[in-house]
Amino acid sequence: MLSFTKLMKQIRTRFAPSPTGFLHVGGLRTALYNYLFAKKNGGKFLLRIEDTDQNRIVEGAVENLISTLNWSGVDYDEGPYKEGDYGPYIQSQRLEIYKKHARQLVESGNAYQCFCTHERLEQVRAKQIEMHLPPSYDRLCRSLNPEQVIEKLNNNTPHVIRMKIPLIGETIFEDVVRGKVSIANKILDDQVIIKTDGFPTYHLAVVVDDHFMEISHVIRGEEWLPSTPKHILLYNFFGWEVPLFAHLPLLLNPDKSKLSKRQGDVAVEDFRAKGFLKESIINFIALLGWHPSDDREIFSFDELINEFTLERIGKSGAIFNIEKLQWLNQQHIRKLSAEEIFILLRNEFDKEGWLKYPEDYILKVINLMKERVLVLTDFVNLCKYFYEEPNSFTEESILKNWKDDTVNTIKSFVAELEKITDFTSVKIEESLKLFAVNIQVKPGIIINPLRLLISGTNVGPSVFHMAELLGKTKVLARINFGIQKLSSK
RNA sequence: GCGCCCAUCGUCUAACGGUUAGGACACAUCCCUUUCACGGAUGUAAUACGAGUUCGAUUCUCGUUGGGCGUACCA
Repeated sequence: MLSFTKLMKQIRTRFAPSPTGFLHVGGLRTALYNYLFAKKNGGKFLLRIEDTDQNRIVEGAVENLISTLNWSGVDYDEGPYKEGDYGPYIQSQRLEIYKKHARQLVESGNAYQCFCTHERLEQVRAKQIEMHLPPSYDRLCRSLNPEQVIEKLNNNTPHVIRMKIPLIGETIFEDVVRGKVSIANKILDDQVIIKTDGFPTYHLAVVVDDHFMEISHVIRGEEWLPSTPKHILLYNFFGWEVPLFAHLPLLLNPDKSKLSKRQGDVAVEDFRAKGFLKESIINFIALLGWHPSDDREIFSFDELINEFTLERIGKSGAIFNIEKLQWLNQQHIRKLSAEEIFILLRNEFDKEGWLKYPEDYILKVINLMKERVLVLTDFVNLCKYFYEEPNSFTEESILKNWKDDTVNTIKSFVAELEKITDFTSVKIEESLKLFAVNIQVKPGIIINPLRLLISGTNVGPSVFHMAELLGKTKVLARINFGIQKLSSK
């Protein structure tokens, strides 16, 4: 058994984003699936930064990416700031490796120098489009003889290195989620693998790195499916073992296009700022394209690791539908203790100037609101009246609960309230119900305006609990203040 | 244009070739209730279309249609 386990190759997966400034929820899902698969199988999950495009470097993007990844709980075993045996994990620091292997490909006859200028390339493409031909490189430099190449090289002519794609045959591979995928080699372009600036393109870098980092499973977005044959060809050129591929369905906008910034929030940071828990974001994106073997919907991180299999990943794109995320967020908030929620909101409360209240008081407010909150920020936006005097009253509530005779009813009830020495929710409720019976009205006739006076709104927790928490002095003061304000209207 | 991929309620999805096509979100109604929320019950709602294979197709095959992705010296 032991020897059998030893024979089995270790599972190694990676998340390989290009650092463009923020972590996309689609990216987080890709990272998550890689992470879950690795953890489920006792493997390693690594982070690699694909920064081979010098025109797109964004200051601080890597740090931001890593901090958001850390926040979400998708921790990597190897990567930047966490060097393992396969580093460096930033592609711009691996340039020599790519150059060496590109050279190797040229020597073995699987790649060639191309000296064509951008201008020529554009002309070729324009002509092809005009003639309704598929735009692709016309392979002019593929037939340069060695002397011509040496001459141009000696003249320091700028050049790129291109793959020499086989002219015939087809490339076939078995995708873990999609099954057999095949493509005719003749429709493949002679892909650039080293750019004029000496940097590799994605295609070369990804193959070289995945090989040397001993990645066993390449789990990535479906947008890579059409270029996978080029990668397979590269593996073959090098004589390397091809990893297993699993191409994930895309995350979509409501209009079914690829999830993008133009149609709302896509950055994980945005959702965090809006008061979504990491638990619910993880839970939600896990379910977008993957389904457990039963009908459960609420998952903890550990439960996801236990349940996750590549076999249960779906094939079709999934619309990122925020309503379900909100529901999940509500579910996960309810699982947290008031103390845990307080820790998450401490900074926000500080900004509001609420930390002057005893922690015990704040925790009680949280407990009162926990069941009726959708996002964390509701603990701020919907709870102001626990910390500040309401000085306005929602119009809707006034219309609904403030009738002509309300003032008199409330005024006489205030007399009852004043009598209560033990100002607890139970006592207040008793008093109010008794009073209601005496004056022969339904309790709601008193309760609703009372809530309006105390909180300024018509939604929220039990008035009795609210009143107890606020205390007799404040309650009476607010009632008096409110009566004045509403009477003068 | 060409290539690849995909197709079940509005949305996320389940269903060894045999189910009254299941669950969840959302929506609606009702119950609970002082409001909101929670909770409970009920309801509306789907196999894109057309052939074929089969005793029997959501499921397998082909075609049509629709959608997505790719087609860069971007990833």
